[in-house]
Amino acid sequence: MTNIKDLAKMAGVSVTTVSRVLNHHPYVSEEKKNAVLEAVRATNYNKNLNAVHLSTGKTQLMGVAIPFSDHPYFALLLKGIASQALQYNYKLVLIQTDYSESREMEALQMLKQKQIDSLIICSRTSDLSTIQGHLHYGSIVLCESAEGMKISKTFVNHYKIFFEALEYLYQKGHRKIGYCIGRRSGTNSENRSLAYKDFHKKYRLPYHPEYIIDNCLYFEDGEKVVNEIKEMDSPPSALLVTSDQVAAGIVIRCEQMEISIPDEMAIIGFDNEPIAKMMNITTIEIPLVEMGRNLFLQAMTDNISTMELPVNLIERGTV
Amino acid sequence: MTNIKDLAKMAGVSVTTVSRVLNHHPYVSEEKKNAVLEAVRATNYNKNLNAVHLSTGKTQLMGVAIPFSDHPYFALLLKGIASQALQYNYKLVLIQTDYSESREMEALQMLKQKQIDSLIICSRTSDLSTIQGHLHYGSIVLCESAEGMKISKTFVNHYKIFFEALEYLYQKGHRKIGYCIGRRSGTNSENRSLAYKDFHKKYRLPYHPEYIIDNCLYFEDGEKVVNEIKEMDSPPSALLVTSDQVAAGIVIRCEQMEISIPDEMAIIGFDNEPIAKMMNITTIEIPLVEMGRNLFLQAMTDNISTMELPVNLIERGTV
DNA sequence: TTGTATGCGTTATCAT
DNA sequence: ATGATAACGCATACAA
Repeated sequence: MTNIKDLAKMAGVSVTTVSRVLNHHPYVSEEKKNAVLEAVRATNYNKNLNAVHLSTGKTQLMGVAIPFSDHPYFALLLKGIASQALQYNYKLVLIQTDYSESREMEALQMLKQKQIDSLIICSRTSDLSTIQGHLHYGSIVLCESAEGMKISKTFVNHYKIFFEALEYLYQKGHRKIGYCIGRRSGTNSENRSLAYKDFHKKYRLPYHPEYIIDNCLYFEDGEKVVNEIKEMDSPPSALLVTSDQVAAGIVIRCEQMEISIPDEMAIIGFDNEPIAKMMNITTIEIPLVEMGRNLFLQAMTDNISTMELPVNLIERGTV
Repeated sequence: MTNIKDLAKMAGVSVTTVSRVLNHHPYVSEEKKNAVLEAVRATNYNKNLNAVHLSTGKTQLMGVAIPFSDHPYFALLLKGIASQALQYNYKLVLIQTDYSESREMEALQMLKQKQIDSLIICSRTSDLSTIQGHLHYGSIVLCESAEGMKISKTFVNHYKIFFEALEYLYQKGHRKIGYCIGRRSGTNSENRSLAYKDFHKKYRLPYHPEYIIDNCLYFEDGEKVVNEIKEMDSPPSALLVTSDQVAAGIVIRCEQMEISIPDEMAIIGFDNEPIAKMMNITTIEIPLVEMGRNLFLQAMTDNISTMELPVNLIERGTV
């Protein structure tokens, strides 16, 4: 494998000059420049980026810690991140966490070990203080409100969204409202749970723990949800579903079971994925791709910033 | 940032000994070992992986060139790859190609520049010969048959699958069969196109170019497909749909338009995604996760191997 | 405009 | 069992 020293020898110049040519620096004569380029061509030379990284202390690599990528929520987030990465000539290192704290620690470890310049944590599991302790190794960006913490973040206000959606259903006459969620832990889930409780307090409604159905991630989980509700003595009349995928699955399953929507069961989905439009599902639009883009930009700088993105209720046929 | 030299000084040993301790090499006394470990603890030391990579010539990084990750086909492939990466302590670098050749060349470039040890190309755009020319920079694995080429690959026989599916529909009495596909170019698409033509030749059926509908990737594309077919004077009576997502979208749209399935329109999907099971869609099961796992394993070795995976027609209610 | 010399932080070779 | 020293390949401060 040829290196700049070889090139220098071949072109009859110093390694510095070679480096200058390779990095498009000024102050190098046409003549020598051509000699170097000729040597590059002749040897089919390639930089060893590991050497560059060691020397510069940077890798042009950004870590993305994500529970899994085969769900539209994270896939769309990733899409936004990737679009910016492309533009800024950054590569992404995918760190699948499966919501495991140790995997997330590995991501932080990579930052410490200078394998990545910065890190986006799409769904945090470890302590905020732990993360903050790693901040001087490189910039870290979160996807949640992380109140009071001096960490960059882009997020939507899940508490507010959930509360407003519940009130919307209340205004439509619903008094028995349930919700479907991916998992119970995690900041976003806890905020939603809180909103759900506060809503019931505010309107003095009875709180049914069985109205909360977790492990709802994919289209096919809609089947499980409807089956579960069918078994209830006093089923909810409306459902907040934190993924349009699941909402669509519920709608389909309801059709199969001849449960009329929205009369017998009202549905509000989340994210405004294309499937929601096609199936005419009322949903709350969350700008996931834009969030991803912003997460990337925040990870690029060392400045700490906070960005809350607005959401939008899209009224369609399932409420 | 402390380095092994500092540690050596602190522990009163040589850098070699420090390195030995850090890499769990034998031949180091308990005493010195503890001294080193104590220094590590005291300084909160972390390896600089870039230095390791430069010195060893390896990065423990595998590149995954993928058109986009927000589609179940690639997401499932990625899932399989990621599961093995986790097990073998490899990290994945995501290279979104958007089917662009230049982006794919960038991936090859990364291999040349030693940023990644190996590369999985999930959907090739560049020349096979170009790829082969990069083989000595690191192992490269493809996801297509790549006949006669000395490159590792894991694939399913799309020609055979398509042909058999068409014959299956033929046996069921269908004479006007169309198909939906993501894009027209690409090895897999060309193989399918060839099978489609050969099928028509074999059974002396008229060839309708308008029965081939491209740009079918997502659930919502099903709407477009049905609308297009509705416009035809002589629409097909059966459809081969190269993604269960799209197949599901078509089924839903047909319900909306009151087109009866399978009587007026028969559907065969691909991949056997969970959505196909839930919606009782006849489909061809492709073991995507297993493919991903195998792709990873092939990329780990320098040996060239070929693996063709079997597929499976799952008869359900849409034919 | 060009070159020399040094640093980046490891690993590996070869003595001892 | 331990250590000195040479790679690894590039960037860059400084000198000229």
